[in-house]
Amino acid sequence: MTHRTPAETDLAAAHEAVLTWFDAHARGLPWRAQGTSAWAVLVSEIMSQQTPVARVVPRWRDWMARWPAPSDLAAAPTAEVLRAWDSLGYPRRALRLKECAAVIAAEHGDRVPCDEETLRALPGIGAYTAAAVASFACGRRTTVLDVNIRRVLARVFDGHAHPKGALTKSETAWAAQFVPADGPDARHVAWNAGVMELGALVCTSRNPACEVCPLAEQCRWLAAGRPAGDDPARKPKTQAWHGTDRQLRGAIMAVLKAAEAPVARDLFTASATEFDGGPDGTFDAQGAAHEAVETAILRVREPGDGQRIGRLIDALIADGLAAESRAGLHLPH
DNA sequence: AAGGCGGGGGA
DNA sequence: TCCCCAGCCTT
Repeated sequence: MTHRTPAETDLAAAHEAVLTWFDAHARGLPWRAQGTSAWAVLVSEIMSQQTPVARVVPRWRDWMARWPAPSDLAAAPTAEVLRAWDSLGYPRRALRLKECAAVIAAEHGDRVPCDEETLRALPGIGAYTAAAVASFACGRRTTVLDVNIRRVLARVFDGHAHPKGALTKSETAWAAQFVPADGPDARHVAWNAGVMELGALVCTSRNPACEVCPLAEQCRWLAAGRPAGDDPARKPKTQAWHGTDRQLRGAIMAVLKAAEAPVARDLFTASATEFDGGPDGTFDAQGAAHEAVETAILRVREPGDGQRIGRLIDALIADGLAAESRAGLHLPH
């Protein structure tokens, strides 16, 4: 599709507006403090993928205090890593982060690389995170594009309510022209961080606060009367959370994380079978995990859960999130 | 290009 | 209830 390009004077005005606004309104996120290591920034980016930043902050503090360097995390037991991940969601991110730490420790001298291509090749690091680390941790001039920045650029410079579908190379090339080309590194870094912050705090997806937006004067979307436009790659059918495989996966993971000892794999299946319509509706499972399992099953019990649990446990093992031994099911070491 | 993957908080 | 959130990886 064809993108609009603003006049240079408008772009310069946009730069000043965003930088001034960011200077006054930036959240005091701990990883923005002076002296934060590149590794700590990288960890914050991984934790923030699809997760509200406010929820990340306490987990990040504990995490960095415990494993300050990549080699520290690489040496940590996977079970402890998954427990420390707590309920941030998408626990596979914790596995990728540990793998990432191992590569950095073994191949990059325990130092986070600043080259975007090198970053992109690390486990769990995609286009966004590579650019974000290169910019925020290394001061490299690059084009950072997350959901917030894409939305702000789409509205201000293109007049659309939402970015179109998946990120393309042409959109990246289009967005690159807005990043300040001159001035000190702090300038383009603040542009990237500032536009992102603007998208998170003001130019939000649903109820943007245009009345306080520093880019309101030049926003094509606002000038056009904020047309609704196409929905942003919205799923045609929103899937319910209750009763889904994802909820059940999370429940099983919660049991494994809470258990002191390995949990007998039979326990899951037996419990679910009873709830599926077993003989007397009771089960006599033993062990410390009994109550936790019962709770987990009760939260999600549906006909067929017995088979689902077995299938999901196999998937968890395949994903490396769970391990199995003669003693039973447990978190991988 | 599409689908899977967690979980919590707000509208 | 539905939507959103500093995405990534595999078909």
